Amino acid sequence: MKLSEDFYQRPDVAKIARELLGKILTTKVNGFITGGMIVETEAYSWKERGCHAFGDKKTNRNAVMFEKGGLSYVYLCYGIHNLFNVVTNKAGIADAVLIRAIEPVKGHDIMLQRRNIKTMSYQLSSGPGKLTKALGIDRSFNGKDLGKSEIWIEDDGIRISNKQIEISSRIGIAYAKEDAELPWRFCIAGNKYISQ
DNA sequence: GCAATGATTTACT
DNA sequence: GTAAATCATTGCC
Repeated sequence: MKLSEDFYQRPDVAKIARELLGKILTTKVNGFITGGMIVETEAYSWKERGCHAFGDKKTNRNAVMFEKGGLSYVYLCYGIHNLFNVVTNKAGIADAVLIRAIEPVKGHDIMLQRRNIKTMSYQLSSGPGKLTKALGIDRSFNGKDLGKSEIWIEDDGIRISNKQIEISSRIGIAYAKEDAELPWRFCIAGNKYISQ
């Protein structure tokens, strides 16, 4: 079943990032359903420098992060890659969880086609830019309600124990200085689909 | 109006 | 290992 608004609107973004591991992210694009289990996430909050909304600074790009939890935040990075985030916390507080990697579950052939890859491998969705392309996510998904749109997250009954979770500092945000060391990256230990 | 740059991926000098 | 690709967003550096 789909996750409820209550799940997203809790105040502890790091806890939500941890609990999203093992959930199923699914999209329906042009009638094709594709989906995968979330195996890697990162938490972002306006309180630290790694976040686009650091310092409570609202811009056109990050405005959706200030909306209520349960919406999607998609933006283009390096002019090439769409990155997918889940907005958390209540309206007015800019927190979000970046989905960094998934393990393919539904629509493998369609995802291979979108990524222009011939055979299944960890290359399909082992990274934030890769998984959005595999799932057909682009900037038109920005601001979508995960409860009512063509994109949603399901709890499929999969439970990840603390022993299976690897926690580390986040990736690719060295510019964030001391906040780059926050242990806000969560992934499923040993999973082949986590990013490099 | 314009130049600088990034929560990355891919292909190679 | 390093560099190129490529563009929306940001702030006036």
